[in-house]
Amino acid sequence: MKTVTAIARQYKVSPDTVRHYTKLGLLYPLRSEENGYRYFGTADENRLSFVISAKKLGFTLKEIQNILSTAEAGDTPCPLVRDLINQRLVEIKKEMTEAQSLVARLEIACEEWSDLPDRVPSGSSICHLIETWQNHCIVVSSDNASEEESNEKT
Amino acid sequence: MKTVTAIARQYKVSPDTVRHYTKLGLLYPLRSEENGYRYFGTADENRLSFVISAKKLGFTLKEIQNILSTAEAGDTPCPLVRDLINQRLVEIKKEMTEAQSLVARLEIACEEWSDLPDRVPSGSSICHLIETWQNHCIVVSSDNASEEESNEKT
DNA sequence: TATTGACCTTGGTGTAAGTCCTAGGTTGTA
DNA sequence: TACAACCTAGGACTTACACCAAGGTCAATA
Repeated sequence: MKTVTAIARQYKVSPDTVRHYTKLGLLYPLRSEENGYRYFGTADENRLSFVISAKKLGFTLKEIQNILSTAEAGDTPCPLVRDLINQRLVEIKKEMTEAQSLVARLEIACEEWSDLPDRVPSGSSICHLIETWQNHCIVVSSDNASEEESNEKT
Repeated sequence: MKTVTAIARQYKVSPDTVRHYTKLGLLYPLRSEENGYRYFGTADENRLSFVISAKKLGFTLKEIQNILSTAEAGDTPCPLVRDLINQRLVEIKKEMTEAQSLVARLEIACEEWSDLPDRVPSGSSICHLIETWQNHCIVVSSDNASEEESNEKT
């Protein structure tokens, strides 16, 4: 049975975070009758570990809450939970791909800047950073704009 | 010259976001003397485009603000900006690697669940989801806990 | 035993990056 | 002239915490 600071240290989160999760019902430690202290057992440790991982995958605490209670309600590896997770996995992969292409673009831009000599404002040019970036957006892809005000929530 | 809603639609953000960025000084549109309307030109479009990209890379608006004003102060592709960006690039790559391993673990877990028959609470087991996850954490790596309360901000 | 220092409690405020809402003014088209 | 669709400012709400403050607890030491 661990106290707030103990479990927090173990899982490398802040005590405040542990209290926060407890308040939200993600963790439910025993409470000492005497002094009101929270005491966490291994079940809570497992939950905390899962919460931390799920957060890294971009789930909100509310979603994690849902997953957890659904998963604990029935014992079975519930289809709903599987769906939730698979759905999120698809999103993450898309995000990672996007991030990769952004990283690639920025790297190219940085390289180009390192080749450029430092120089003073030239009148026509405002900022190499922005301009170089713009060029890459235009050349590499054109996903940043001009797609005719199509969807969007009316 | 575009109004708030126009530029927002074009770059697929909300009008409120555009106003927010304007308030923070990331965009500085003209203001109509008559009715107080904001009007955005191509310079603002470029900035907005850059802000959106930078945000995807995990920069905060404050950091983006810094990058932008540094970059616009001198014309040159400023070393400071390059450093900021390179620094962030390193972090992002680390995060992506971590995310990938999480995704991998979750996928394995999901596969395993799909093989398991639905079954009723068995007494000893509380939740397959959590337990399977725990097992993977133990088997695949052990970065989740038990590293002796070492560092942490004292 | 008294006193530290490190813990614990609740409750309140602050932060980022928005979203949503109110209340009212403007514009352009039918 | 009426209507939809825009615009303004300002304030409240959200998420996932962080950071106080005021006061109670606990274990070891002087």
